[in-house]
Amino acid sequence: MDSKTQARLTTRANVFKALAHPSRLLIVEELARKERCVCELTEMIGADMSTVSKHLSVLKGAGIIQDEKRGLQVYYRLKMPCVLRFFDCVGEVIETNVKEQWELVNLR
Amino acid sequence: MDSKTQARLTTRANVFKALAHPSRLLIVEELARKERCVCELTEMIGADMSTVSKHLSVLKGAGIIQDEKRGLQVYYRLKMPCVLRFFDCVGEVIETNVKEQWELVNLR
DNA sequence: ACACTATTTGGCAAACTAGCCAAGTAAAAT
DNA sequence: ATTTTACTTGGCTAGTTTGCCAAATAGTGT
Repeated sequence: MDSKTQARLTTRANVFKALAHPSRLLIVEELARKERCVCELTEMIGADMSTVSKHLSVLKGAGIIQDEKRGLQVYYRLKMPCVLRFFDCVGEVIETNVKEQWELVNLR
Repeated sequence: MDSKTQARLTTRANVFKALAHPSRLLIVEELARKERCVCELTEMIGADMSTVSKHLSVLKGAGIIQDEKRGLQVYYRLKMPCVLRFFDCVGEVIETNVKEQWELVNLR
C-alpha cells in the first residue's frame, strides 16, 4: 500500500473512529434532533462532564459536529447530517446478524 | 441512559469500530470490486498474514464480510455492500474539513 | 474585585487494540 | 504417511482509548 493511499485511508478511518463509541453515537442522534449544551448531553449520558466534553471534542475534531459558546454554555450541533444515513445501513447489518444467529439456533 | 439504549448503541458502535482502521477500509474497498483470498489481501496491505487474518475476523465478526474456504484458500467477499454508501459522506466530511482549514490559513 | 457556574484540560490508572512471531489446523500434493 | 501451502490462533509488547478526579479557564452576577 503506497503512502498516499495509506494517508487517505487513515483520514477516513478517523471519521469512523469518532463514531465508534456508544456515547458519541447518542450525542450524534440527539444533536440530529436539536442543538444541546454540554450539561444537557452530560445528563443524558450519565457520565462525568469532563468525559462528555472529551467525547464532544473527538466528534468536533472529526468535523462531524460544531460548537458555539453562548453566555456560560457551549451549544453543540450536528454539522454533517449526512452521517445519519449511516444508521440505516448499520441497522441492516445488525438485523442480518441477528437473523443468521437465530437460524443457527434453530438448526435443532 | 437506560440499559436497552446502551445495548443498542454499543452494538451499533461495534460496526463503526470494525471500519475504524485503514487496513480494514482497504479490505472493504477491495472486496467491493471482487472477492479475494487472504494471500491477495495480505499482499496489498503489506503486513503479516496473521495481522490481516485478524483484521478479516473483525470485519467478519461485525457481519460486514463473509468467508468461504475453497481448497487451501479462504475467499472473502463483501456481505453488506450498503457500507459503501458511507464513503460518500465520509468524503464530504473530509472535504469540508480541508476547505475550512484552507480558509483559516487564508485569513492573512 | 469576588464568588459562582459551565466547560475544558492535564494527569493518571485500567482496559482495549494492533502487530509481530511462533505454534496449531486443515486441505492438497507427493 | 509425510510434506507443503494457506490460513488461524495464542501470546506477548507497545501504543491508544476511556473515564474519573482535580485544576484551570471563561463568562455572569453581585
